[in-house]
Amino acid sequence: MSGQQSRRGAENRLRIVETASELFYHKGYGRTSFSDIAHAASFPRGNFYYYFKTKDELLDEVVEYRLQGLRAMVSEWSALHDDPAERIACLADMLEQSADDIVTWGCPIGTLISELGKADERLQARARELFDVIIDWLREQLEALGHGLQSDVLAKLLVSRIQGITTLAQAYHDREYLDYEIRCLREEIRRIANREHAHECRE
Amino acid sequence: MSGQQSRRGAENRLRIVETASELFYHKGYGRTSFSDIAHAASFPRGNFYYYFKTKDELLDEVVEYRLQGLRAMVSEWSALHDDPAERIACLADMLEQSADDIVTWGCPIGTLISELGKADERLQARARELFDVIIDWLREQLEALGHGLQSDVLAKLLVSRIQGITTLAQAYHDREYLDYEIRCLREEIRRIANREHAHECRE
DNA sequence: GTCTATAGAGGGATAGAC
DNA sequence: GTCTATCCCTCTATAGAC
Repeated sequence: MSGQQSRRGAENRLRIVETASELFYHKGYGRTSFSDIAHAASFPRGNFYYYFKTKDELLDEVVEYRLQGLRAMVSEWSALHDDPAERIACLADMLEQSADDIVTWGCPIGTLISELGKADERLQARARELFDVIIDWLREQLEALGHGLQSDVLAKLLVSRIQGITTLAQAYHDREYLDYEIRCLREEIRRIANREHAHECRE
Repeated sequence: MSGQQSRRGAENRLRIVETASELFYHKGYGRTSFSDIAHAASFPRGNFYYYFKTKDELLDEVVEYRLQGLRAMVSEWSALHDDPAERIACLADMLEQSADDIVTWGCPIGTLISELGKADERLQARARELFDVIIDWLREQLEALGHGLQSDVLAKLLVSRIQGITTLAQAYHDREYLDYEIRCLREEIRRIANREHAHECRE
């Protein structure tokens, strides 16, 4: 095979990354060992080090993998609707679809960034890019809605609302609470789109 | 000395718990080792096991210690003001005072619960009591403001807002963002107190 | 009650056979 | 490229001297 890695090698690499991504979500980065990943992906432990020199490098690749998924997701939302308000509402749809996971393991992005915040500054900075993708995309939609300079604040407000909701939903494993708050979030998105939402505050 | 433990012993026990509580906040529970605690409190490692049989038991005591602190805090707020709205605003004062810590390590309660959510169901349930203290106290204040059945939803809304804000503030180490959102939070508290805040949503 | 020494398990990482 | 064997370190926890 030409290139730096054979097709088989690339497949294995992807399988490791996908398995690691899921385990990092369910167990956390620090508590997920190579043994866990090797067992879940059913291949020998030492095999890794052909693909990744360190665990940190694996995390980098997991973040890259998730970044690609996120970027594809927001692109799809942009393609699906012309109205920015409807696009933003896709975020609520997504929460609804992953509600069971959220109640069990929390937000896959928020919990990772939170964990890495206490472990390694460099790794957290990397994972933070995941937030950036969502916030940047939201800002674009809000600018299209005519929110101008408020767009950045409002984008962060929406992400912050979601973080708060998912944190409590996970803490209490409360699906009903999550469902209710997602409905509230939809209302808030509608209000923001209609410029009925006040989030400015006196300096 | 009479009782189950001498005064000296009780002092040591407290010093361990205080040191552990701080390290759990800064480094996380899983990443804090007995060596870390022993070093920070400057006493030999093996010494612990006279006081605590396991690390989980230590966490239990740390949670108990923090619960006492939290309960004392909300009691003080209740004693300080007669107006429930002013009492609730104390929460914003507290965030302001601990802003530097929040930007560095996040919310001490939220990050602990989030971490334990991926580690141990039992330990998370214990730590969740920390949320309960705040939510229960907020609900009482909101009931006093006449919010009736909405009090529970609004109490959780406030805690959720704080979780979202602290998560983003920590992720971006952004003190300006945190200061801004605390000001917004004050406005929201004011609006809630004046019944101007709509959080109901259609079922 | 206090401290040392160490067991025992599991982690990340490496060397080298195939 | 793939897999085994193993090193070394750190962690929790224990045994037992003082």
